This record gives sequence, structure tokens and C-alpha cells, in this order.
Amino acid sequence: MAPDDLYNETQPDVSQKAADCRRRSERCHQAILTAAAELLEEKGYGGVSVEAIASRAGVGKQTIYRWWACKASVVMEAYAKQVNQNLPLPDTGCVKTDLGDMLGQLAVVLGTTSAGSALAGLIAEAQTDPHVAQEFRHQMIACRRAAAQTLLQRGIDRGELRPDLDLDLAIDALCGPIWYRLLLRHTPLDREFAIALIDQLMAGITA
Amino acid sequence: MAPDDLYNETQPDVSQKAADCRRRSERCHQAILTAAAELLEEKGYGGVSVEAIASRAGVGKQTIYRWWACKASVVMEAYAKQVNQNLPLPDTGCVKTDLGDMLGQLAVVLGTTSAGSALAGLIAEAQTDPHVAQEFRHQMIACRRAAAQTLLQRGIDRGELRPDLDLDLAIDALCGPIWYRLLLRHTPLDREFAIALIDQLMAGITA
Amino acid sequence: MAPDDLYNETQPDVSQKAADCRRRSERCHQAILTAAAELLEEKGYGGVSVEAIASRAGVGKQTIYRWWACKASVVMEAYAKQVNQNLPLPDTGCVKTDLGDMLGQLAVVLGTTSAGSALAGLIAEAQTDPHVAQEFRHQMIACRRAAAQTLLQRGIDRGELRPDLDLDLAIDALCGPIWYRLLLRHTPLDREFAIALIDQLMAGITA
Amino acid sequence: MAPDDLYNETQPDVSQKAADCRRRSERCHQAILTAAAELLEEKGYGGVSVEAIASRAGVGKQTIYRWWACKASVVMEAYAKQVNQNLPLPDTGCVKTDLGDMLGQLAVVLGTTSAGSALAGLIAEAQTDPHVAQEFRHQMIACRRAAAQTLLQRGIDRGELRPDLDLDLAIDALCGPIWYRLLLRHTPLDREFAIALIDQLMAGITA
DNA sequence: CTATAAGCGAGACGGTACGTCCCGTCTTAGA
DNA sequence: TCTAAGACGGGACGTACCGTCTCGCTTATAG
Repeated sequence: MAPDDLYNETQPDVSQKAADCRRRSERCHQAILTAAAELLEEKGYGGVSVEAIASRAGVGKQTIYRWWACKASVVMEAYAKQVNQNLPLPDTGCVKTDLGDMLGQLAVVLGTTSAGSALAGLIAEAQTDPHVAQEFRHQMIACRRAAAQTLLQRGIDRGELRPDLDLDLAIDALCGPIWYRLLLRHTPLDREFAIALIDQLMAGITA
Repeated sequence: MAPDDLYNETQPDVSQKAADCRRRSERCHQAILTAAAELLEEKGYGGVSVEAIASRAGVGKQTIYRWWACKASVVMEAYAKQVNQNLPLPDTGCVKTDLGDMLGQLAVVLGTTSAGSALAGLIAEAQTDPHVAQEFRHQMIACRRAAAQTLLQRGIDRGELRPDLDLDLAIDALCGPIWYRLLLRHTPLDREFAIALIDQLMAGITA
Repeated sequence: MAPDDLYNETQPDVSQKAADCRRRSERCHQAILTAAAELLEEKGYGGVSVEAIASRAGVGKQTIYRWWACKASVVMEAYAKQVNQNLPLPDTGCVKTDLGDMLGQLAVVLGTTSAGSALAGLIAEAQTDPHVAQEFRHQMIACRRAAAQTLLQRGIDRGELRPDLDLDLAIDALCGPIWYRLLLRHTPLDREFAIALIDQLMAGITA
Repeated sequence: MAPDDLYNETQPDVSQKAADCRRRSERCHQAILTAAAELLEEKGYGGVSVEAIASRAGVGKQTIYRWWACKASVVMEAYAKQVNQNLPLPDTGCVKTDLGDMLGQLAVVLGTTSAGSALAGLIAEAQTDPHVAQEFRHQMIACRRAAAQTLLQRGIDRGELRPDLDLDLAIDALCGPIWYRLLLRHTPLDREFAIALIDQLMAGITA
């Protein structure tokens, strides 16, 4: 999925119809996303409210509601770029290294930056609002899973992984624990954890 | 961990001191828990509010706040029993079967009953309120992890599992994906999933 | 007062300067007034908003604000014609008949047509916005009072009315109750009321 | 009508049912009415908003909406007392003096105090909201008309006024012009005006 | 017979206020 | 003395219009 595709719904292709009279103000768009990110960094997801974003961005509330359905959508867009642009798709020829790069980066982003609080908040909101859940899966999860699939398939093709591997199951086994630690915070979430997870899954735990 | 310990903070030991002028009304206690469970079943976690619980239970709001810190605590207590009483600690002599029993039951409870919505809602709330997070880990996670630890240790002792196994890591690898599916709902959560997960982790994914 | 004078502020004299590159579109002008009148008829003064007028007239909001200061001005212009064109200046030789014609017609227009709701709404708005108040007195009240003054003066000249009559006071005594009933709606507003009012004022209420 | 009757809807008879658990806070009640009156005095009716009242009174908005339907109702209650407590019911034996007292006081209150702006604003709002109109007639108009009726009837009984007098019509003729001047503000509203009005109506305007 | 300066439709924008919901605390009458 | 009922201060929600603004198209003189 091309990263530009992510905004199709809220920011329709501009070149297609030049006759829109007054188009979306890019200045606002950015001000809002920036305000949302700042608030998140300062006060965490709970400290973000549509009114706070509007006031921080120097914008009317209606301008936010004109383009986004709720604060979750704003936060989602504010972090989609950060989370997905950094998405590496390494190809070192070794599946363990590739997965380590990818999941290590995910663990670090979630564990040490404000993106962790942002995405945890979004998952929280998704439990209440199915539309947020849908959008979250689409924007935050789908492309990561697709990338992981590519990596694993290459591993299979190279004969590193079992040919009968269930890709979805393997991805759940790799990503699940990372999100689990993000949400439960029972133990730290860092690169080492990701690496150890991969090692363990590849080798198996049987004696 | 003694199960009674779980309520120490919110439900001070009633038997301990008979000299309280008037002690907690068991009728209220039950009515509130029942009301919470009913509302959860009917409207999901989002449809539960302290006011709704109070009105449904025929109880003043204050009576709820006297004994619990917030609605999350109520829901937690309402489901702790259900989730933890069913906690099996099988000992069939085969670690794969034992884990399958335990995680299969977890997957089924989370995937098909209202407990799924309840616990997902609690995790959501935990993202905002650290106290809820703490209590959730204590009441909902800790004893399960302890049980899993016992199972895995037996497997090691019997020579079924690698002796250098990192128990915490293995438990994350087993439970993480289940909670991940509960919260993301990208694919169904059932016994088969749990079994497949265990199989995959035990055997590893290397060719 | 020449009726054309009434629009001087909002509708600058078109004939005066032919050198404007592009002059006011008469089509728009009419469409806006018509839309305002329709909305008023359908939903009353409260249902009229600048946005509703614009959308109904198929016109941009700016086109309205280019020519009028606020919705009150639009409504005022839409009804000034109707209210003032019908302004009779009868001269039957009998002041009671003359007043009866004039005030009877006023009572009927206010009491039974949408002009009642329109003018009531305008007075309402005038309480908040002094500019509307000013314009309202100028467009809706002044010419009517002038006409009444003429009628009464003729009555004095003919010896029908007391020569020391305070014209302004008499006009207030005649018109006040009509507007009062329009705004309070405690009793119906019709021709009979106007006639009775005149009779009573002329004869006095002393035994 | 007993003045206490006026609050029946918003302030139900307390003695009737002693079983209300927590009753309306009189402190709030007063704080809100005071805040409303202050705001009105400072900024006029247009400067009053429910949010401003709430913030000035140090009260949640909901506390206002719990007891009143809209800001008009609050303002109405805030001024009902002032307007109606001052309602004189003189009995000097001379109907002209009695009416002069009563209408003079009305003219002065409306013309020189903030009650004028308040009542004008209420009439304005009544044009949009029929419920306000209804309440306004009931609280602000009815008792005044009743009092005037009493005065006039005494005049008839004493032989000062025509025995066939239409009381409602006479009251409209007396009060209408006063409200008319309040709302149009084309000429000042003072005691002299009220007196002159009465004189003119009593004597009639015929030569 | 252009060219150019409005007028125009569309509607985004910063604001203000609305009326609603629920939170967690506080108050009160009565069991 | 504790409970139910529910009022309270507070804060965010999402909506409706306000009056201003910007855009790209259209149109009617003025040069």
C-alpha cells in the first residue's frame, strides 16, 4: 500500500477536480495535526480533546469536525505518517535479521516515543467505537502485517522457514506480544524483547 | 495467591472485624455486580456508566463509590470471579495438552462471552487510568501468568521443554496473541487459534 | 417620503453611476428576497437564517452580505414593499373612516399574513441590534406615522378633532395597541379591533 | 393571582411532599438569579448567555438546565419579582390618579431600569419560542392586566367611566402604547407619557 | 473585440453559544 | 447509621449559525 493512499478519504485527490471553489486549507490541516501530536506528547492520550486541539491550533472546532469524525481520527492521522513512514522493509537475505529490524523498530517506537501512548489510546477508543477500530486496523495494522508477510514469504522461499507456515498465525505470534506489552505495561518494551521473541519463535520451545 | 487477597483494596475483609456498627450490605454488593454484568452483556462496556449501574441496581451512586473507585473496579470485580474461577490448572503429564486446555479456555471465554467485551473495556480504561491498569494486572493477569508458569515449569522438569526457557517470554508469546486478537478483532478468537499458537511455538517456525 | 428612498442604504442608486464594470444582478436580488419570504412563510422568522436563504436562493452567502448587513435587512426589504405599497392614504372626509381604513388594513396585514411574523421577528432582532432598530423605524414605522399624521391633521383642520391634539401621542395611542397585540398575541388582531380602538379613543372612556 | 403562584412550575410546593431526598439548593437558585440580573444590567439582554450565567454564578450549566428551560426563563424569574412586587394597586377614589400611579410606575420601570432591557429581550425571545411567550404572558402580563381591570371596574362602579366600557380594549389602549415605546424606542418612556396617555384616552380626541 | 474588474456559487474558516452526557462529590430524609 | 435519591461543579461532547475569507468561473463594460 502506498503511504499516500492512507489519506484518500479525508483528503480527496486534488488533481481530479479542479473546480472545488475553496479547498481545504493546508495550513489548518497541519496546525491541527501538530497540535494533536503536541498535546499527546505533553499530556498523553487522555489529555487530548477536540476542544484542546482546536484551541491549541487556533482553529474552530467545526473545522476539525469538517474533516475528521472524532479525536481518534485526528490522532490516527497525526501518527499514521510517523508510524508508517518509518516502516522498514529490510532484505538482508536472513529472515531473522529482517524480522529483528522490523519488529525491533516497532518495539522501540511503541515503547519509547509518544506514539506508544497514542496508539494505546487509539486501541482503547477502538473498543468503544467500531468505526475507529476499522480505521485503526486499516491505517495502523494492515500495512505492517502486509510487510511482515512479505518478509516471511521471502524466508519460506529461501528455505529458511517451514514451507507449510501459516503466515497470519506467525504474524500474530510475532506482533501480538509486542502490543500486549504496550497495553499491559507489565514489562518494558524494547528492541531486546523483540529479538528474543523472534529467536524463541524460530527455534521453538520444545527440548 | 489466595483468591480472597484479590479484593483487599476495594473490599476490606468483612469477616475480620465483627464490631463495625453496620457492615457492607451483601444485598447491595450483589445487586451492583449483577447490574454491571447485565449492562455489559446488553450494551457492551461503553454502555455501562456508574449512573446506569446504580439505577439498574436500585442503589445510590454513593453506595458504589463507597466500595469501588470507579466503574472499572466494579466491572473488574464482576468478572474476576467468572474469569478466575474457571482458571483450570490441568496436569495431564503433557505440557501441550495442559497449555491447550488453559489457553483454549481463555480464548473461548474472551472470544465468545461478554467477558471479552468487559476485559477489552478494562484494558481500554487502563490506558487512561494507571490505577485501573495496576488493578487489572493484579486481578486479571497475575494469577493466569502464575498458573502458566507452573505448567511450563512442569514441562521443563519433565524434559518436554528446553531447560533454558525464559518463562516470562514464553508466556508473553502464548498470551500476547490472544489478547491482541481480542483487542484488534481482525480475526476470530477461538480454541483452534490457541491450539495452533501452542503448536507453532513449540515446534518453532524454522524449516 | 418617496418609497424609493427606503433602499438607499442597502441598494445604492443604480442609475446614478453607469460606469460600474458589473452591476448588481437583479436575478440574485429577487431570488434572495423571494427565498427569504418563502422561508418566513414556511418556518416563521426563527427558521430563516442567512445560510438557509442563500441555499434556497441558490446564491453564495457573500452575495447576501455584499448587499445587506444581516438577515434582518433582507427580511426588511422583502416586506417593506408589501407593507408600504398597501399603505392607503384615504381621504373620505371623515377622520374616523380614514383611520379605520388605515389601521384596519394594518391590523389585517399583521394579524393574518406572514408579514406579522416577519415584522414581529424584526422587532425582536431590533432589541439586540440598534442598527436594525434604526432601519426598522425608518422603513416600517416612519412612513406609517407620517401618513397617520396627515390623516389626523386633516381631521383637526376639518374641526373633527380637538385642535390642541398631540399628534405623536395620538398616533402612539392608535398604533401601540396593535403592535402590542401582534407581539403578545394574547388576543386576535383583526379589523374589528382596530375599529373599536379608534371608536374608543375618539369618544374617550369617561362617563 | 397570588404572586407566589408564579413559581409553581419551577419551584414546586415544598411542603406538599417532604420525601424529596436532596432538594433544590437555595444558594444556587439565588446565585443564578443574581448573576442573570447582574449580567443583564452590565451588558443588556444580548450579553446574557446560559454559559455566562453559570460561570458568573459559579455553577454548572446543568444546574441551570435542571430548573429552567432556557435563559429566558431564568431572566423571567429574576425580574418577575421586581416587576410584580412593585405592582401598586392604588385606591385613591379617582380612577385617573389610580391609573396614573400604576402606569406611571410601569413606564418608569420599563423606561429607566434594566428591567426594560430585560422585558424587551424576553418579548423578543417570545417571538421565536412559543413556550417563552406563554410564560411571559402568564408571569409578566396577566397580573398587571388583572390589576388594571380592578382599577377600571372601580371607576365604572363609581360612575367615573362609561358603564359599557370594554375592559380588555381599554387596557390594550393604555398598556399597548407603553410597550410599543419600550420596543421601538422612538420617543422616551416616562411617567409624563403615561399620564398624558391616560388623559387623552379619558377625554377622547374628538373636538 | 479584447481585457479586466467586478459579481457570483461554493463553501472553508475562527468563533460563540447551544443543550446533553457523565464524571466523582456532596447533601438530605427516612429506614 | 447507612442507604436511595439525586443535586451539585465541572468538562467535553457534537451542532448550528454567525460574519469573513478565498477560490475559480462568468459576464459586461471601457479601452
